[in-house]
Amino acid sequence: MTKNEIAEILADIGTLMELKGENPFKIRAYAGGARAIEALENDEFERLVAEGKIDTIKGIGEALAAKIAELHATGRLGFYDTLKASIEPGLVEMLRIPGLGPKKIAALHKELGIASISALEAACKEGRVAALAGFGEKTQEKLLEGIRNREAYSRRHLWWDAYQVAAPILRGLQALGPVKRAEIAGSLRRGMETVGDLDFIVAASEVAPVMDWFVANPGIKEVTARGDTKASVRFEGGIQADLRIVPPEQFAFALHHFTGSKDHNVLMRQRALDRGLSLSEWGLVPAAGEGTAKEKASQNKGVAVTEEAGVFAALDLAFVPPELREGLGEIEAAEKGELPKLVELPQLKGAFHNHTTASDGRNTLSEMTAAAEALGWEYLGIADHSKSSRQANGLTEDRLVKQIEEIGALNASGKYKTRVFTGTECDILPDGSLDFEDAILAKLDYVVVSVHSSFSQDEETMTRRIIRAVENPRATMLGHLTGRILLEREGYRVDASKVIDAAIANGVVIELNASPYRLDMDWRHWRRAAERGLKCSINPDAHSTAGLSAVKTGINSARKGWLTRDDVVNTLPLAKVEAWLAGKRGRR
DNA sequence: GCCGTTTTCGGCCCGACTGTTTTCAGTCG
Repeated sequence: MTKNEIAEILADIGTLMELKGENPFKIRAYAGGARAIEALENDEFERLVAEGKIDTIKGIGEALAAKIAELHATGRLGFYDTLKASIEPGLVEMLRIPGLGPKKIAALHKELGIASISALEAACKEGRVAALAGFGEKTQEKLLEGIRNREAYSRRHLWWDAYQVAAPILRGLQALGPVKRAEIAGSLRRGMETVGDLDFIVAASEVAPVMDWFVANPGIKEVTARGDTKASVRFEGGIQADLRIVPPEQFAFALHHFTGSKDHNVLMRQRALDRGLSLSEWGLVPAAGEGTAKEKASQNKGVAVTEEAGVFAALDLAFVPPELREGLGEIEAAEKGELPKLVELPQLKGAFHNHTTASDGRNTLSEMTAAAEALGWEYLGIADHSKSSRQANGLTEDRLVKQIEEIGALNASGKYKTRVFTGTECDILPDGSLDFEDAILAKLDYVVVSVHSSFSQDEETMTRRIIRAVENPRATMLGHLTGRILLEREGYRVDASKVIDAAIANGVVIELNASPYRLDMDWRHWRRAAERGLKCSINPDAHSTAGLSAVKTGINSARKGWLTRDDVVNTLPLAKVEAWLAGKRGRR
């Protein structure tokens, strides 16, 4: 059994134990154990299990190590099977309804025999839930509403979509009179590829007018909470937004706390405790003595800071950019002063992998070039689909040759300052060969190779197929490693480590496909891969002029992958890119 | 169930908000 399958089972055990009302700390140990092994590289995990040293990982003790070993060796776990058999599957599903936790689910099950969402819905409609001790009319209504909207509510949202909702609200908050400071926190600020809900942190002299403005935003379907310091709303389409208003002296702590991630915050709090301090959204206060953190903070017993950097400095750490706050080694790096200088959007000088109307793009070569020029880009790579991608109007050899001539003429005309490179997004055929003959590929400045067919090949076949393409001397870079579509479709099965090794060995770049729907290769692979020498190209995969700005989401993921300017080939100025591509062509 | 160089036992984050209570439990983040 693989690492990820094992992590899933450990997390599942945590959920099942929750429903059984087990010791919450035991539950947390399973959830923590699942996260701990998820964070390991595949080969690292395999090595530790083989050597019987998996319990050297923090969060894995004797009991979890034994269960992991059993799952790894046999693919089964008696403990899990027994536990699973003891709980009706419908109860797990009920956890996804907002307002329903393990205790209420247990009560519904025990008192009314409810063991599924449909049974719960029926009981609510008959008024039997409201009659239960601890429940009431409002709870019953909320549950019905939650059941009706459970798909929209439980869904995550693409970073890009969430950003479109959040940006105008942030601007609006910052423009309000009583608002001193306002920021977005949460997974949106950390640049995660998908976002659950929106978090706004505000420092203000007055609370009521800010709350009033917030809950009156257009597109709000429901105000789910409104207190003295916090309000929650739900937008059409299901995304939820929380507003928290804090005193100015608390702002930096609240921003840090609600930016997360949870794992990062746990490590930061632990570090504070090691120094006799307690860190929370309230402040950084002495851990010893009577009173809560909130009381100590309000009595000015804590460390005073105005910026997040001050929070880190107080714990002898360099400022950790939000994108790195995933509890994956950023604290150690900040302690040693070894945080990377992360790549930034203005450092991009151009982009490869863009489409035009020649295949399935919506804008012409000329329009795309004009748009690239408007972005200040020194170069633009065109990589329309190859002939086998008929669904995408892929180019035949003749049409590709014609496009090469067209691009040559455009460059020669001097119409745009942006230089256009000739390329193709060449299909990797099911056997790993390329969709165009060598003689055609030799005419191009560069070649992106991508999989667009036979997604269901098994992992070994797919891995071999992609590696064969990467070993082709004509390949410049590999397109979307897994072909995933976020929130819609899993990627095809492929061994990322092996492909990364092959790319490094052959001097082939792997793209970070920056389409908000893809963000593929995933940021979780990049740090290790770049350390081993892999270069990245942040490719918008633009199918329109507007699509070029997708590089913004690509930058988010690149930063989450600890990438610096030097790791990303499209930060190179034009002359260096020309030299790099010429060098590659010369060797093949 | 995990952790630990003040601990091998006794901790493990805790406050806001809601709805049901009549002083608090459950959920959420």
